[in-house]
Amino acid sequence: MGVTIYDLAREAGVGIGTVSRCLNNHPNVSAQTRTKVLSVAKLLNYQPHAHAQRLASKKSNTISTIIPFFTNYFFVEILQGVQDRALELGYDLILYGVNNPAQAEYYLRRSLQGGHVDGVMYFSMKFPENYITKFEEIGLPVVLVDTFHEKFDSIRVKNKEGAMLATRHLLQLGHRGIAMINASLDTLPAKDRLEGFRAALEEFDVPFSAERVFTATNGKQDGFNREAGYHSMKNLLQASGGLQSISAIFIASDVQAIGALDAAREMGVRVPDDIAIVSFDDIELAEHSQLTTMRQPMHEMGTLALDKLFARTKDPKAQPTLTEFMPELIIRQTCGANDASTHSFSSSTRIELEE
Amino acid sequence: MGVTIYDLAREAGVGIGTVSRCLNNHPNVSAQTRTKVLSVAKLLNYQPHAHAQRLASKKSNTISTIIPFFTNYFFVEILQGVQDRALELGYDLILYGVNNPAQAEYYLRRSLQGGHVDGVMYFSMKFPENYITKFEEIGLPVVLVDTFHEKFDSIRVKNKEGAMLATRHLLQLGHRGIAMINASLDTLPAKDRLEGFRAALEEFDVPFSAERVFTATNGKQDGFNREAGYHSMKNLLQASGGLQSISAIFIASDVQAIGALDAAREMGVRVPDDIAIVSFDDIELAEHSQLTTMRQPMHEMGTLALDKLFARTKDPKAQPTLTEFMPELIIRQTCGANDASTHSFSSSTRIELEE
DNA sequence: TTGAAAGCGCTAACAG
DNA sequence: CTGTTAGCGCTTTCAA
Repeated sequence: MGVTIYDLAREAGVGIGTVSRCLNNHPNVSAQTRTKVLSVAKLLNYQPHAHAQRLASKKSNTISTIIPFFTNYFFVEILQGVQDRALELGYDLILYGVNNPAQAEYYLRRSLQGGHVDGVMYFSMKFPENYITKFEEIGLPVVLVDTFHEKFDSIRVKNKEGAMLATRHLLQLGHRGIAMINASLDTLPAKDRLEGFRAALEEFDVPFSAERVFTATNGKQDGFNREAGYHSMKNLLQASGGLQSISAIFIASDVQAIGALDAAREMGVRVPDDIAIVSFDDIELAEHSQLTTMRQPMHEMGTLALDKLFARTKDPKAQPTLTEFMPELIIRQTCGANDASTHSFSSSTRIELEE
Repeated sequence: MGVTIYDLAREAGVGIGTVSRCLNNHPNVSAQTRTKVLSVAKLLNYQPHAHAQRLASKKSNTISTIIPFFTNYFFVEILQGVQDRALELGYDLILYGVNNPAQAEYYLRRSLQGGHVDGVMYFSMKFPENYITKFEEIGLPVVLVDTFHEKFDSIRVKNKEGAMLATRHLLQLGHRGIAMINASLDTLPAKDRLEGFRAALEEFDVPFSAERVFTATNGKQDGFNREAGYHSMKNLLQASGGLQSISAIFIASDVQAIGALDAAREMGVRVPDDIAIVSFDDIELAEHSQLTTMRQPMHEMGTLALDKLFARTKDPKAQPTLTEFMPELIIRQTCGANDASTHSFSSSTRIELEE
C-alpha cells in the first residue's frame, strides 16, 4: 500500500541513506543521483510517512492552539493570522477548543505528550501554575496570546490603557453616569479592563461604584459572548435607577455589545440617544453594528504568535518576551460622537518590552 | 528527557511488552502486574510518544478539516460540532483554512501523506476529480460537508428546496419583483440555491431574469462574505430600475445579508419597508440582525460528519452515504412578515444609527 | 501470563 | 559522494 524509501532505493539502485538525502535536499549528493531518485519518487508517487519522519527527526511540525470558545469571533480573527503564517512555515495547526477549565488542562496534558507538538499557543485564559514547570522541564515552547505569564513569551494588548481610552472618550463627551458591562474576572483581559475603567473615572473625579459593573453569570463560560452581554444589559436597564443615573456604558467586548444592543432594542432603548456605548476588540462585525470600539490588531497578533513560537524553537534559552499592542479608538455611531473629524486618538503603535 | 516504556519496564521489573499491554488495557495481564506498572507510570509521569504510537499502530487519531475561509461564521459553527465530537472520540483536529483553490489541493496532498491523518473532512468546495482515485487507492476516508460527490460520504442541506422555500415565502407575501444576491457559481450551494430561486419563480409564473441575479466578484473569494454582500447590494440598488422594479431579495447567505443591510442603511433604504430580505444559514448573528433566513443545523452537521468519518474507518468498504437536511424557514423581521414572527422581539424598528 | 524480538518508515552518524 | 547501520518509542507477534 505505501511506497517507502526502500522501494525507491531498490528502484533507483542506491541505498536508503542516499534516498533520504535526495528527498531532504541534503548537500552531499551528486546531481545525477538526485535527479534519478527524485524521478523515481515521482514515478512511484512516493509520500513520506509523516509519523516515521517525526519519530526519527524528533520534530512534529505541528503546534496546538488552545482556545476558549473559539466561536468567539475575536479568536477566529486571530486564528486566521496564525493559520496564514503556519502555511508559510509548513506547520500543521491543531485546534483545541476549550469549553471549561478542566478541558484546558486536558489539552495541555495532551500537548505535553512526548513529541506530539512542537509548541503550544495558549489563548486568553490564565495559564495554570501547576503546568508551568511541566512545560519548562520538557522544554516545550509556549506562547501566550491575550494573556500573560512571566515565564513564557506573551502577546497582548494594553487592556488597562485601552479601557482608559474608551472610558475617557465617554467622559469627554460629557457623560458622568457611566456603567460597565464586564466578563468574568477570572480572565486577565476582564480584570485589566475593569482597572482601566476605574482609573479613567478617577481621573475625572467620578466616584466608582461596584454596583455599576454588570457581569452576567451564565454558567461556566467566561462571559465574553453575546448572551452574557444581552443579560447584563437587561439587568442594567432594570436596575433601580437604571437610565435615570446611567447615560453611557463601557462594554468589555464587541460580542457582548452586540448582545447588549439586542437587549436595548427589545426594551425600546435607543443607542446612542438614550445610552452611549463603547466596546472593545473591533471584530469584523463591529462595523456592521456601527460600534465605537477599541481596535486590537488581531491578524497581526496571530502571525506574531507563530513567529514567536518559531523563534523559540530556534533558541529555547532566550529570555521570555512580551509584546504589547496599544489598542486604537475607532469612533463609529454607538458613542454618539458623530463628528467624523477625529478618527482616532492613538495610533496602534507596537511596543516591545524585553524583561 | 522522555520517559519511555523501557524505563517503566526496568523500574517495574517486567518486559516492555507487558508494559505496553498494561498501558493499553489489554486483557491478558495479571491484575497485580498491571497495578504495579500503572503506578510506576504515574510515578515517573510517563507520557506516551504520540508519533511512535502512530508509527507502530498505523493510526494517527487525527483528522484534517479543509475549509474555505473559515472566518465565515457558518464554518465556525459547524466546526464547533466537529470539535465537540472529536473530543469525545479522542481525535485531534487539524485546521486547514483554504484561501484559494491551489491551497485546497496542497492540503489534500498533505493529508494524503502516509499515515498523516485518519480521515479528511472537506467543506463546501467542489472536490477535485483528479484526487478522487488517489484517496480511493490509499483508502483514506473522506467526508464531504456542504458539498457532494457520489464516491464519498456526504452531508448537506437541501439547498434547492431551501431556496425554493425562501423565495416562495417572499412570493406569498405578495412580492413579484424579486432579485437574488448570490455567491460564486463555482460552489455547489450557490448553484443549487440559484436553481431553487428560479424554480420558485416559475411556480408563480414570475419570469426569471438573469439581470436580477447579483454576484459580487471580489477577487478569488467565493463570495460568501460580508463584503461581497455589501457590493452586490450597492450594485442592485444602483442598477437601472433599482427599487422601482425590485421589492424583495433572496440572499444566498446570512453573512452576505449582513453586508447587504449595511449597504441599504448607507443608501437610506429601509428593510423591510422598502425592500424585504430572506437569506440562508441562520448563523448565531442572524438573530441579532433579525434576519428571516433558512436554518441549517450546523452543529448537528458537524457532529454527524465526524460520526461518518469514524464509521468509515470501521467499515471502509461500505457504500457511500448521503445525508440531507431540510432547512427550516425562520421568520424574523427582514422579510416584513411581522405578525408571523416566531420570536418575542418587539416589532420596534431597528437600532437607530442613521445620522 | 509474560519476555524477547521483529518491525513500523525514517533520519543521521559512521565508514568507506 | 554513497552504502550500511543503529536507533527513534511503540505495538504485536511468537514462544516460553
